[in-house]
Amino acid sequence: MSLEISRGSAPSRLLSLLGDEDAGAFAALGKPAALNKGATLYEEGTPCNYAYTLESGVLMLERLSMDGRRQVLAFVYPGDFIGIEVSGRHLVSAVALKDATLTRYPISEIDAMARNKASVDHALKQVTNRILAYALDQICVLGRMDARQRLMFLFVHLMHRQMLEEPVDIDIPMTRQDMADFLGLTMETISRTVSRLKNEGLISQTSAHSVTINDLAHAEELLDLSVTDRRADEFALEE
Amino acid sequence: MSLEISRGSAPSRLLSLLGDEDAGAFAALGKPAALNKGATLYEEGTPCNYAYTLESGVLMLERLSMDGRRQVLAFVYPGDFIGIEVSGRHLVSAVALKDATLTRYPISEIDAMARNKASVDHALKQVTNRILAYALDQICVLGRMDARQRLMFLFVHLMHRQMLEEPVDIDIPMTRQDMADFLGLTMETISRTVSRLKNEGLISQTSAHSVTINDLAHAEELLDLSVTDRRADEFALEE
DNA sequence: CGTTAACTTGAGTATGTTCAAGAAGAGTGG
DNA sequence: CCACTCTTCTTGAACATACTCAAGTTAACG
Repeated sequence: MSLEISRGSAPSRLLSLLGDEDAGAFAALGKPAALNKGATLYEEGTPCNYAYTLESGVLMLERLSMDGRRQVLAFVYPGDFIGIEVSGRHLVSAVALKDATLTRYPISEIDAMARNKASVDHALKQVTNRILAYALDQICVLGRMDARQRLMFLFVHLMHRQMLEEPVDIDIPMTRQDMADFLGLTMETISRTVSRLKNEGLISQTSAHSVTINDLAHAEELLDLSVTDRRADEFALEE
Repeated sequence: MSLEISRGSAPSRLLSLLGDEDAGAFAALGKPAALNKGATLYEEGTPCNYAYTLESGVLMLERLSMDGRRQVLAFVYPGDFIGIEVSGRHLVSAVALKDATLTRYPISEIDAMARNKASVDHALKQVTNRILAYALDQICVLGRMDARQRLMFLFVHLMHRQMLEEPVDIDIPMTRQDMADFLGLTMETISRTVSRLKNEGLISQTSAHSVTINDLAHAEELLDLSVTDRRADEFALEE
């Protein structure tokens, strides 16, 4: 297996996948919008009429359950394109972690543009594919990693999302509870594990919401469990 | 949150999403293929040149790690359409759980057909969306459920995949290890938890590879943690 | 500066893992 | 068809990791 984050791959940014001309035409469909910290942009299960590009701030994609538990599925950073669903209904809820500004695009106009411009249609498919790749990574994290690995996964992930290459301070915009609900752990375990990583020298911490990964290579080694050899396609297949 | 499986929704079947005419044209692109039990159809990271419809048998989508651990991402049943990737590389490996027969379609021809027929293009998008919905469900299962719930999730899931409505015997084509690697548990925990579910009367067991869910409503109650009220779209949004 | 929410740490507990042995099935060859 | 073998499954006992409950500390915000 390979984790996308460890490849430093580009996130789900639509506009960066489009050429200048397409990006301009696409941007012309959008209208500015804003969301206060803690407010909900859309809820799981509701009809989806608009898609969005995040301009500033941070969002969180989540699912809530009746018993009060929550699963955080992703953190959304500026440039990310969210909210488009083939099914017509949102699969998750989107909540602002910080005050946010967005650009809002009507789905109907996006669809119309995709029908006319193959390049736009393809870019939208790439975004969906990237989201799926992230989801598969998260399944592997939740299915096979211990608390220490999960936390390092989050830190490396955040580092890439913030487009930081050097070992500089990573800003952690979410609460311990948010991290816990993302990683399938409890708040207390997050807190304890951060302390442990600090004691082990893997990370340095200037505040509860800022860490530095001291040895990135070692950190990625902890996470990157990928099988290295990639063999030829389509073998073992009889016809 | 809501689990797709608990809604009894249709799986990722391409041909059933197409009209008769499109389905016929699409099927004309395919060539029969076969795969022996245990054989690999394609591997994660390899270029993806073909997509497939499973005709008979069962496949497993998985990721392997160097340390020998494995994450099973999905079980594939007849009718399922797999192997298409926008990125051009397979995100997961596909392995036969039982002897299988498939229909193989060249990606290039699928793409060409999708460009000409909007209905085919849309059906492909629906398949991708369904796969994403499944992945999100699995994240919630791995992030928030205990062993008992995870196992019931798998059983209800398998029941739906086998299109069984009545409380009849569910065939379990995979080993305990496969189940464990799918649910993020160990083989021993699977075994113990099955015994426990049997003692509790939730399931009946005729063999190690066949179970019956005694009270489906109760089983789904155990899993369906969804927030029931669906509110209006796009609120709390300032412009 | 005071109040509240968020974070950290501790002690005890629980769920699931590990290691190990034995039982049940599936497949093979006589 | 039965005996043999090998794999898979089940169960037990000890252990580990993460959880729960609880107290105390730090940080954020008015």
